Amino acid sequence: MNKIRTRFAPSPTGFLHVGSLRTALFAWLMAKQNNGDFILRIEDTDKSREVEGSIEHIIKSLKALGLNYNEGPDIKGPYGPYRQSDRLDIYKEWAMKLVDKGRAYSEIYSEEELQNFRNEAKQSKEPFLYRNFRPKKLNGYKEGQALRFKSEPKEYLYNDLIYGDLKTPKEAIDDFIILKSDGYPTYNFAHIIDDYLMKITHIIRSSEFLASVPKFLNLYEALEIDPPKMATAPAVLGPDGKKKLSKRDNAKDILEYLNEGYLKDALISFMATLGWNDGTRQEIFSVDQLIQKFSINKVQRSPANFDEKRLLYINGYLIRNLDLDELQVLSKSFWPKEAQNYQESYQRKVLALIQERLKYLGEIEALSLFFFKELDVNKNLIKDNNKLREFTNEQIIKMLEASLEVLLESDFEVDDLQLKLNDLLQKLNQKPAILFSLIRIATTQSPSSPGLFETLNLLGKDRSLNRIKQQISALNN
RNA sequence: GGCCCCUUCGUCUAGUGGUCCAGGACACCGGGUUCUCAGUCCGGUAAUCGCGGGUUCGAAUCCCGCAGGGGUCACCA
Repeated sequence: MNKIRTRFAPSPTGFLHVGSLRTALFAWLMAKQNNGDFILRIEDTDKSREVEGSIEHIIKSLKALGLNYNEGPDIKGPYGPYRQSDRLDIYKEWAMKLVDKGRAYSEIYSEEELQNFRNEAKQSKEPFLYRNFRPKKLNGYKEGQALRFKSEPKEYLYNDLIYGDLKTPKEAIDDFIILKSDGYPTYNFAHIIDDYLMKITHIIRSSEFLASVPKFLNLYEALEIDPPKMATAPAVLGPDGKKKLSKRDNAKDILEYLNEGYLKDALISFMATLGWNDGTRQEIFSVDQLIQKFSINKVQRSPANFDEKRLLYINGYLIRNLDLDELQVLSKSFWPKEAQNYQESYQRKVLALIQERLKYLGEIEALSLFFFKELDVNKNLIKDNNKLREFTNEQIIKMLEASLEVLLESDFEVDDLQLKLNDLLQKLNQKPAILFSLIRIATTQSPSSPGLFETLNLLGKDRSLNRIKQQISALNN
């Protein structure tokens, strides 16, 4: 049995989004679970669409997600080169085989003429087929002219790993360009040669290619190549469910998610379950579980909407379940800059308090800033609090002064803070929602925080008392 | 327009003739957790399974038709 080899073959036209990466993930999982190889191939046959820096960006994205490939443009391998623009001679050689066999011919029409043919067909509501306009005699290959494949129309019955058995009519088959006039191959031609030479066993690609498969099958036959197994994944639709996720409208660069503090495991679990599940009630999968459980034929045939809320949920869930050690490692680049003045052990304590509140790591800064930085008093916080705004300034100040007095005598251990502040509650005959909110605002300049006692404990006695004093003096002015 | 594909709660989905007047998760709503936010626990709203015909004792599940959506028909991939 041959080793399973799958590939991801993006063209360098920009960044990678969830939709394209999902296809890569499926291919990667398939390779991994069969101990096979996963190959990265860059399909840069359209120079005009190429975006500077894309290849590096694509590689960075794959690596960031852990979708490591065994062969690729930057690491080489036995079947390289892995960039199509470096393989031009190979395509030419294979194209000539077709010419020699009488299965390819040079384009004889100008662009305008072709456009006219299409327009006429459109007007008469007939499908336009190049094969009806072939040159009478095959004319060989002419440098500087496009080379077109001479098809042999027929019906096909083939199997798609996701869509099942598919039947296509003759009309789906037509002549098409395999080499452009600039000497570069088209996707339609190059990918077939490359997959063959690179010994790809399974092609996983998205559904915009489904309609072209019969043409590919025809070409495989002419080339006398056995086609690999094919799996067509449905498109991922944007949140509105109307059109597919695309760079143009709504899709976000995967690296952007990573930069905002989405975990790679969250992105992977999310992408995998966008159109796939294992038939059980499990909703979130680790990478290892996916490698074990994923199966291409359980992938949904209908397109799935991209729902960022579900991604956010998965991310929060995984963050909560992280070891504090792991979380601390992952958090490194997300601290407010003032945090660098504090020891890692202190950062760790902060992290422990905010961990279960984090939905993505980018929230660390906002949730932790007051632990590291002295903030100006914001009087609006009291006004904005439904309950506190009922009190007069004098009453507020009195409460703060009473708190100050009590806290002065505390050793600031959590238990003691709890005890003393609960006593104060009774003495003032006040509700926790009022007194504790007030102390929270004074000490954090924030409407919410982790538990008050834990927060005060971590802030320490000096800072807590000073902040309350500062709040009082601000209110006195 | 031709050809092809798709259609279960708002969203991701389970479901392959009976245990489904449809289950789970996200989202949303309500309640508990004797402080806020988050979390967590409990509960709730939500799909007559696109529509219409069949087949069958019985259909989300099989068949036919229709509709809607999507893809494709490039010297783009």
